[in-house]
Amino acid sequence: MVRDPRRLNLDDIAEMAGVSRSTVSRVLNDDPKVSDGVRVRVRQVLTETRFHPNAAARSLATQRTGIIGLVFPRVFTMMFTDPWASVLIKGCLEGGERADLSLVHMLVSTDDESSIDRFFERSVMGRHLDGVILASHVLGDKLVARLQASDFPYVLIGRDQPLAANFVDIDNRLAARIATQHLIDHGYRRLCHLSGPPDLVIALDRQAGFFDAIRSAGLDPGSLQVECGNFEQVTGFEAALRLFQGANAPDAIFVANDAMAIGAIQAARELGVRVPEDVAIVGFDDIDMNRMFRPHLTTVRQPSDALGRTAVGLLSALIANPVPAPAQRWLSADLIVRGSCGCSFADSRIDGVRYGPDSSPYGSGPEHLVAQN
Amino acid sequence: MVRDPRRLNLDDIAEMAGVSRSTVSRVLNDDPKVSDGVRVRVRQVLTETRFHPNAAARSLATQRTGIIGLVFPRVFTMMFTDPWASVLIKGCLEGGERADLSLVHMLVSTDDESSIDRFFERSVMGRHLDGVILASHVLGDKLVARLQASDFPYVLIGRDQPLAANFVDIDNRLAARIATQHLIDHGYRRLCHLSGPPDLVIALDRQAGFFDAIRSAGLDPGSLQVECGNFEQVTGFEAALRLFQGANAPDAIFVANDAMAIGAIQAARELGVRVPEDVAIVGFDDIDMNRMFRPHLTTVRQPSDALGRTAVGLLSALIANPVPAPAQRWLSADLIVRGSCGCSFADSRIDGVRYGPDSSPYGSGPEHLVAQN
DNA sequence: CATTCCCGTGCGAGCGCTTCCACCCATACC
DNA sequence: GGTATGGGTGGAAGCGCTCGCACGGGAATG
Repeated sequence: MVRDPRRLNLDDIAEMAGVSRSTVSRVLNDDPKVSDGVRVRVRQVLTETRFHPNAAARSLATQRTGIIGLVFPRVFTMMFTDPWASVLIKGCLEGGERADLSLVHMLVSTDDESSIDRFFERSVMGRHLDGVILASHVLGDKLVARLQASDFPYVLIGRDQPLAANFVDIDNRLAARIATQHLIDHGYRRLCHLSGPPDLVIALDRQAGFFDAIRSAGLDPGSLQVECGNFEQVTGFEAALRLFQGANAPDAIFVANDAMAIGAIQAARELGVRVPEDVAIVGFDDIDMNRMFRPHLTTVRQPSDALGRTAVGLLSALIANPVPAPAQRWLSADLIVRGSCGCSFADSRIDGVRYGPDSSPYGSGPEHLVAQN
Repeated sequence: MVRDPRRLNLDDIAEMAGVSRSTVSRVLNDDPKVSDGVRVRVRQVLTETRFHPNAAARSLATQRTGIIGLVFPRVFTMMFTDPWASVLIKGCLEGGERADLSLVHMLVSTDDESSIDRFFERSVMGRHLDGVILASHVLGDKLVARLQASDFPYVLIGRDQPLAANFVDIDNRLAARIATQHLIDHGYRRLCHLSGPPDLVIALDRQAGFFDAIRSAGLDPGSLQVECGNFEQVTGFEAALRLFQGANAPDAIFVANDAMAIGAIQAARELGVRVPEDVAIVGFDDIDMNRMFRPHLTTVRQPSDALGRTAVGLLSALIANPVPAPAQRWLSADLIVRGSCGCSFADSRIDGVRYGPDSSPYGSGPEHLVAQN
């Protein structure tokens, strides 16, 4: 490809400013060893000409693109229907600002094997990205495996099963346990759990936490129903219909995310089941939409934005300085007590029980549990 | 930056295959003038080594990145709370597959002036992108102006006001008119409109269409209330509360998008106002979530995925072959009649009135209105 | 005044790929 | 046999930037 003379390059600027290409480059990169006089002159030419350096050339020379990928493998089943993701993305963007990384949001669907391949080859092997953040990956995700196998910088949002990867997460199991315990403390005994897709670690962890609480209360885990949804509101709706219409209707449900919890509340309404009088409901995530539904949802608040910020920060550090050992960060979460669990101060919005390494009534979570933003 | 010897390049492959770098390049680019024998040999080395060409170097040489940006200026106020956007993105992705363009989803918030600047400079001026698709831009959007001023390929999703830009859109005004007319045909007279943000062209167009219908029915536009939301569900909820509790409660509302329409239905429920008996509601978009709410929403179905596909296709054409004249595509939309408008076949899902250049009862829309996918 | 030091600048060699151009060697044709 | 033809290949010049290195000259030092 021959060069387009209308498009300026460093040499043009250098000539106009009466300096060498190197000097212009230094000015562009804020190299301190440029004298003030020269810097001012070059800057002036730069603004006058509205010059901006060619990203490809820069990347080629530096072996850096300044771009990281944000991958939602199950984008269309989760990302847009589960508003939790939007807060996460916001956090990632903030992290990107801090680390001066552009955030590129590659949409990749795990369902489509070939699109993953293309993404991996083009963007990762082709070094189009400096690193990748992978959110909501599924168990045994191919992309995770390939990332781990390569020496490419990545961070997962949400731990993976063998705990050997780089990730940022909250202790879902502990949080679920506390939420369930809250229901048990209310005196409910016909508990039930509305879980997420069984191929997601977070769903499994939350379910495990549910049973932790059940067992520690001396209840019989075998007698309790567990229904599965896919984290979308409508599946919460449908699963709840099944539960309410079943033989052994629950008096309390711990739902694995808010979107489904809202669906469950809808279903209750549809059937004339009162919340929390007939059934108490506790969710997970604390999405914004909650305020639109009555009674207000008692839920576990995830620090989603901090999760995103931390992930990008960690990734940025890994890009700058790769370390072999898994890099992991645990953040803490809060139980927000509102009306849907049956608490007497129903419909008032209070920040509730905080748990974490130092305040948890159940002892600390993973040893390396640390609050961060 | 010195080269990393572990990372292969074309020369390495060339040496291994016993050919020249040029030939390897030709094989990579499917150049037909490589003999079959050589092609096979090179391909073999390529797969054995899992080689993938460096994207930056390739871009530098070709002046193409194969990447287009998808920009949602008001991403956090619209994109995630308004599920319509997800379908749009899906369409864009499909278009990207067809045109062999990677879709990069840059999140840019119009509210933040400096982030736009950074985006524009880094990605557009720095030629990091081959083109840009701008969705849901606001009136007088700075980014639109800058794109028009530069010779950078772009396509808007949603027309802009002076009609001078490249865009893909439906005729919002006509569709809104038909939807409103449907309410008038039902006999409602205390109509009211729940509009979107007044700085969005689509909101203005839909509002204009509403008044078109009002006027052509001989009703007094001055007596009708218009409330504004921001397209988020919760603002529909709040605006509807105001309407229902006001002095002159409406018997029918045309809402500028489904998310707000759902909010309005929630509000009605909250106040014991029955839909459609006490108030009829018609929305716009036909988002998936509708099926979760009773009564089912009568609404205008946007061909959002086709909009996305068409936009990417058009952009791709513009990149390959820039034309000075504005490139524009009009798609058609359908009114989907369900229960919320008061139709007797309430709660049954029927595809309803179709309108377009040839079937509209109101004459054709813009002359160049064409159905496309 | 000679020597050292260091700051600021320019030179030039890459980074990894594409592509024009020249070249070579079969094959075809006179 | 000589000459045109043309498909396949290699050489090499870019694309626009960064950065190690060399160098010049002014300030500081003995």
